[in-house]
Parts: sequence; C-alpha cells; structure tokens
Amino acid sequence: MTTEQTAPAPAPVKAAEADDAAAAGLASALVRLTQMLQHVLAEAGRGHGLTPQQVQLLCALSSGPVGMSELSRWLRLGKSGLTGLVDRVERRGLLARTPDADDGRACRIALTPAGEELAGRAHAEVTARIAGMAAGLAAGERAALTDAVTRILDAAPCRTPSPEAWPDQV
Amino acid sequence: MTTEQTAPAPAPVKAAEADDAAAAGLASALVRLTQMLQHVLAEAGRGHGLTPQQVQLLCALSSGPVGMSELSRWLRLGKSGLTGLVDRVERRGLLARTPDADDGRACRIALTPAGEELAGRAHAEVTARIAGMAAGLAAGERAALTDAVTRILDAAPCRTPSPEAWPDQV
DNA sequence: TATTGTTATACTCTATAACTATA
DNA sequence: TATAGTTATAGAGTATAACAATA
Repeated sequence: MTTEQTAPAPAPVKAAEADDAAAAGLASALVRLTQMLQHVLAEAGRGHGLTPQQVQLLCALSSGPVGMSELSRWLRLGKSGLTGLVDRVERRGLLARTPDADDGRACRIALTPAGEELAGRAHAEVTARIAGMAAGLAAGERAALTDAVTRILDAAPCRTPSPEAWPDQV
Repeated sequence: MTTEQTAPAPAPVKAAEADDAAAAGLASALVRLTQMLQHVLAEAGRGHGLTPQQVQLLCALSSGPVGMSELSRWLRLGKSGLTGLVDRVERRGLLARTPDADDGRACRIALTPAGEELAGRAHAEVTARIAGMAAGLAAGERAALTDAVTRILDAAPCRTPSPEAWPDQV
C-alpha cells in the first residue's frame, strides 16, 4: 500500500528491491499458513459433521446471542446466505432463533446446550492442533508470533469484527 | 496434541494453565488472521471475476505445468472437484490442458499467457495488501514473523504441498 | 423511507461413487 | 490390478435481487 514507488537514487532502489522480496516472502508464508489453517478448521469440523463455515458460526455465537445483521457483518456473509447457514445449523438443533423483544423485525440467534458443547469441543480441538503445529517454536517465539499477528489484526483498516468469537477460555 | 494431561503437582498445574491460555491466544489470533486473509484473497480475485479457489489454482500453476493428480494433492481437492474447477477456468481461457507425452492417461495443465498475466497481477495485489496490513510492524518483526510461520509450515506433519505456488518474484 | 430478515435464483465448491482408458 | 482423469449426483456456500413486515 504505502511502498515507495518513487526512488530515484540507486541505493534506495536496492532497498526497495529488498523490501519487495521480504514482502513477497511474508505474503507467501501467510497465504500458505491460511491454507493449512483452513484445512485444520475443516478437519476439526468434519469429525462432528460440520462444515468450516458452520464451525465459524458456532464460534461466533459462543460469546452470547447475536442478531442476524451483526452476525452477517462478523462472518462477512450476505444476509441471504446467512439465513441458509442458520437454517441448516438450526435444523441440527445446535442453535435457536428467538424473536427480539425490542424490535419486531429482528431475531436473536443463540446456541442450544448441544451447540455450546459442540462449539467448545471444536474450539478445543483447533487450539490443540495449532499448539501441536507451533510446538517446534520456543515459548518466547510463540508469544512474539501471537503479539505480531494480534497487532496486524487490530491495525487493519477492515477489522476482524469478531474479537470475542474465539474466547480465551476453552 | 502433546499437552500434559497428567499434572499432579500444584506448580506444574499452574504452568499448564498458563500454557493453555497462551495456546488459546495463539489459536485465536491465527484463526482470526485466517479469516482476514481469506477475505483478502477473495477481494483480490473478485476484481478479476475470480473465486478464491480459482486464484489459488492460478497461483499453483504459476511455477509451471502440472498434472491433475499432483494439483489435486496441492490444493487438497478431490480429483472430481478439480476437474470442474479446471473446466471453469479453462472455459475462461486462463489455462489449457495438454496430453502428457509419456502417459496416455494423464494430462498437464498450464497457464495461458492471459492466465499468467492474471496470476501475476493477483499475486502482486495480495502481496501489496498483506504488506499494507503488516506496515505497522518493524522490519525486524516482520522478518521474525515470516521466519516463525515458515518454520511452522515446514515442521507440520501435513506439509503444505505447494511451496512454489507463491514464487518470491512478483 | 430505511432497516430486518426471508425467499428465489443461479453459479460455484465439496464429496462420494461409478465409470473409461491406459499402465 | 492399479492409476489418471471424467461423469453424475447431491448438498453446501456465495452473491444478487425482489419481497414482507416493522421502525
């Protein structure tokens, strides 16, 4: 975004090239990591017959009941698609829609006890798998990694809107 | 995976609890990062009318022609699903199937010039966006982040099978 | 009029199984 | 027999637009 495009002197040019290489290396690593984590999420859900999006939904609900609009923003999903997703998970008895007392148009989505149990189990599984993957790093490196990623997320112009979706407590 | 489940003494219990909290924090951060990066990939593709999976396919092909089986492993996709994905991208003229000279059953998938151009552009866009997201970190922190993530990927039992999918050169 | 949520539609992705043609 | 790739089918995700009910 804010990379220097105007670097007339020879030395800055070399520096810009090095920056580009570093940026490409970081991007490559993060994209590969994303693919691997998507796989981790998919496998964690599959054992319980859940798709990755359904796991994501359960986790987004584990901090308490939420309305469809807010959920739609959290999951970056159109209202329409969310209706279908919620329908399918509701059919399995993992969540329930209740009318909003204050707004006749709205409803609130909440986990059922079965949904809460499954959400907790999926969260624990994902946490354990990621801990296993990061076991080769020293504790200090893991802490630095957590810190760096957190700062990237918090500084992003388009915030991840569900900071509570993955509660710290297992 | 290898978390201590048997910790009788009081002190180790406390240490285990701290470890659990750290593990949950790392998992939470990485899962949130994954969601954000999926969004980055989706947006980078959407500008060109590509789905995230199609972007991934183009990138996997940018290091040279590949057979369907190998591609299937790289993308963690069933042979069947891959056929459809390749069909759709081929229909847009971004790749081509050519029969394998050595094996009458096999074929090799290669980018067309248009596909190469689009792959390069998508790669540059993703790299720029990620660089923008990480701009708040010091250069040394970015390097440490790249290193930590790379080591996680390389140590994982289930390797990301496309280390060349995102070449370092833009 | 603006917002909440649903319905309708079309396309894409994912997974399984059956199939062909080569090796 | 085993492998490479396709076809068929079904369910799920994604995006747009039109719609009903409420604010």
